[in-house]
Amino acid sequence: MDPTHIFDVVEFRDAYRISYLANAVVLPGYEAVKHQFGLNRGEYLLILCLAHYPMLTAQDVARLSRRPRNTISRAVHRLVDDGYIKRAPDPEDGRQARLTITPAGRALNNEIAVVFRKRQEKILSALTGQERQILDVLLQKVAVHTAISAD
Amino acid sequence: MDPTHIFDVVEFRDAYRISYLANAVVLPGYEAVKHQFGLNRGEYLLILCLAHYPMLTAQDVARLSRRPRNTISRAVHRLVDDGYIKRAPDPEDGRQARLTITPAGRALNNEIAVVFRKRQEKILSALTGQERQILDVLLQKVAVHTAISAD
DNA sequence: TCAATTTAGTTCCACTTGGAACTAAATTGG
DNA sequence: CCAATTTAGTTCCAAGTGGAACTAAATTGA
Repeated sequence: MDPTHIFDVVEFRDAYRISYLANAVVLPGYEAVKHQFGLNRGEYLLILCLAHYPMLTAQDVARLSRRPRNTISRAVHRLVDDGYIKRAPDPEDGRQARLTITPAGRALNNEIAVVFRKRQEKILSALTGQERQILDVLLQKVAVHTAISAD
Repeated sequence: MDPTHIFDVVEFRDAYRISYLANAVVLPGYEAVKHQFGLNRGEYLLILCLAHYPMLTAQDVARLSRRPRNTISRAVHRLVDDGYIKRAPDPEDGRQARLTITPAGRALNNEIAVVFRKRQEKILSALTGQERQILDVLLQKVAVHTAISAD
């Protein structure tokens, strides 16, 4: 049984491969993060988002990470308790709160990023430097287009 | 807040984009399948695998789809009951069973494939025909390399 | 040849997940 | 200016998930 055969014959080749790669690379990464750092997926995604924007609301994080708001809500409380993020009421809008990452949170993000970078390296090692550049450009186009188009 | 900013600055750009695209395209597809056809993710993946190989064991499906064996086990029983797949004892190895798709299962797979093909079209519409060909080649390389390299 | 190990598949259970309903605050429009 | 609607965030709960332990069958090796 050739495990790569389905890549050639599945009805939606590219979407299948993207999903396969995400399963093979990112999901085991979340497992590793859970074991090494005690963070579940929502918690890590919250850290990751806050590490790359100066300030976000929980709603922003939900949209960025495409996760339901309740999982973000839980993650916020957990990470505030643990000192990785800060939560301040928004003086201009009483509904929302301003979330920022703390130095401890940023340090944690840097540690975890190593895990995912290693996994990325492993799969991209199939490509030459030039091919990697091209893939990078194409994925950027597709990802940006997906992010800005309404569902 | 620019939702695409993180694509440029995250520590593992390509893996992040791949994961983002999988979340944006495939996971909502599973949701649609659950609502329209009443199949959960493991059940659909089982159908999908069996639609592209003449015969597989549950273990084969677990490896192909990178899902834990117990979810496949549950899916097998459910889909046998529903008449979408067939399960026959292997005369040469009493531990395993031979799984095959039925005509009803194949018809269901064709219906569901339309859902995912549409979603794939939507995201790939950001690229020209030539770019799509290149992306296809590069994703194939990376996916095959990932599939054949031991974890 | 038979004890020890490996492999396929299942069951159990603790945890995660995410939809839906809810509260509270802001905005809209008549 | 206030009733109706929208939006941010939370809580509740039913369902899904996947690790671990288990049974049974096959393989390995002394």
